[in-house]
Amino acid sequence: MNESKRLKRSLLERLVRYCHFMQDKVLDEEITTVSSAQVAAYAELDESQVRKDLAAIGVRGTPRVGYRAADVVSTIRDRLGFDESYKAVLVGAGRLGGAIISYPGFAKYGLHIVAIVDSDPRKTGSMISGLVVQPMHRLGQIVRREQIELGILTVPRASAQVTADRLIDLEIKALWNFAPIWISVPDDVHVRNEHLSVGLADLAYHLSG
Amino acid sequence: MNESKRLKRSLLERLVRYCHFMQDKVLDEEITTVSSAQVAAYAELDESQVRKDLAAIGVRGTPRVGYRAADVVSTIRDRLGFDESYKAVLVGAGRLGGAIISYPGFAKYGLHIVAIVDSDPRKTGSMISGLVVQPMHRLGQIVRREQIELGILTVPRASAQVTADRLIDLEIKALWNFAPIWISVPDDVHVRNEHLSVGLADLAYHLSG
DNA sequence: CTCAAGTAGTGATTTTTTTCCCGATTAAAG
DNA sequence: CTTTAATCGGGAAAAAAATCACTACTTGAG
Repeated sequence: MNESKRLKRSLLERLVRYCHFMQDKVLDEEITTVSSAQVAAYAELDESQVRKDLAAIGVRGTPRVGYRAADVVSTIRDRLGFDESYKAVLVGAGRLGGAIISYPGFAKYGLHIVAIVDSDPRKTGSMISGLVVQPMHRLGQIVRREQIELGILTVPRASAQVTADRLIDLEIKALWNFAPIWISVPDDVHVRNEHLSVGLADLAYHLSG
Repeated sequence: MNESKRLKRSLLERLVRYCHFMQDKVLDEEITTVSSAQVAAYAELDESQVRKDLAAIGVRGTPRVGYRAADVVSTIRDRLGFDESYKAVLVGAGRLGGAIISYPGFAKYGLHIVAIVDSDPRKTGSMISGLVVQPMHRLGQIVRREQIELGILTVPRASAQVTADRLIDLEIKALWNFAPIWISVPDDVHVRNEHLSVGLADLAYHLSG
């Protein structure tokens, strides 16, 4: 049901945050309804912003009561596609790869890392969170056999674009890049560059100001 | 000289990207000038956007030639504070902490991680990239003695806010949080939450669309 | 020396995003 | 049943961001 129109990235970020807040509320404090004002206070936004965002994804509240937290969570999850299931391959079994794969929340978003690949023969064969690190030359087989849609890049900067290109050639649908470079991709592939230097710049800027 | 007015976050992100592009150009291809069109093509933006951004930080180009890449880089670095020096403490010597500390580019942004702290006695005393992991109870001493301005949080979700509060109490200036939670801080502390779930949501959304 | 073409600079315009505001609705109290 | 207070919904206004369109400048060619 999550079609209608493309959600803007900023909206998407806010929704994720609302969702977190709601889940905390619902799970931790057993509150069933929340007002836009409460959400706004948490997310440090305007109340109207929250109401508009929720309206945009079709959540309805009731006057004098607020929104049902469970509604908000389930609608966000539905619209954002968290309840579907996606397979991913992680390329690059270094420290960063290890850290990312141990992130305790992929499944909650529908993401399943089904394979790990690394070009270093010293790493292949070892186990990382229940998966055997595969050699690079099996990437194609793996992606095709498992019908993998997402590639997670935790390779060094120098091999990031090359690896991306290879995955694109294997008709991967999306890339999540952690190498310090902006990967370029064709229009039909979605890429998210998780670039530490943006954060670094943000901090340096604020510390210097 | 980096005062005048607060740069918007979106502008900041674009500037970081310009800077990367320029550095690649200058270093790799020995090109000394670039046109706004080239930068725009790389960053997938409008040419005017690039010109406005560069004008905003005071970079001047010359008609028929473009901008001097070296100018752009040095002005961005100056305005964003990369040439100053900041001390940071990393709290949480787990996998993620290890991955982050080994990121090969902190120094380029003026950031120096001068201490690592962890609450787990099994980790204290061990070495991570040249630093001895210190026990948690020495955090205060370390922050004060070294005059640390930035705290990098790579602790588990459950201890993130507590650790943040402690650092805030030690009058830290900024926090870089990698735990999957939005840290809340007083107005005078700058926080950047590096929240993997935003990326995850972005990907799930695009894969489902 | 003049002309042509490429490029920066910038004011105007459009689009998008955010905020403001108020009427409508609901639940609870009297 | 009526009143009151809290809250949503959505239109309007304001602010911010992006894009457009044009001018002016600079270089290199003829």
